[in-house]
Amino acid sequence: MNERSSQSQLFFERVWDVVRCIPEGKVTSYGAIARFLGAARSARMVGYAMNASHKHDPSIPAHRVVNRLGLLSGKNHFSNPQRMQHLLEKEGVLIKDDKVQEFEKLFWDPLTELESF
DNA sequence: ATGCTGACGTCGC
DNA sequence: CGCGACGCCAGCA
Repeated sequence: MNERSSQSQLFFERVWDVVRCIPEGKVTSYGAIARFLGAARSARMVGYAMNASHKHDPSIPAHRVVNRLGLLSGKNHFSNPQRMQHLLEKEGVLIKDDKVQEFEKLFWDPLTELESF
């Protein structure tokens, strides 16, 4: 494993740490996490980290991460596409047409909530 | 081996 | 102000 890929691995782990901090019933976005980690243009990698999260640690609440519009863009990557919505609804988050209702109200921004890392 | 594809978001024109 | 291009780079075909 070269240095660059170990950096990426580190990035993944930081993403997972942040995701683990998301409280129940709250959601955040890929971009917010990316910005929080100082990599504003790596939102895509955050999504990729979510994909990898399943096999790394299934307990990571990947369902609490949606895109910046509040859409459940990653639901197809769960064992069952309905799984993501179901998990959120179980936490009291209402979903309609794959979109989080009252998204702004439920939005959990690591920049404000964690303030620094 | 090598090339393409994405759980996105920002920047440029 | 709308649309297109690019950055990011691990996994898979």
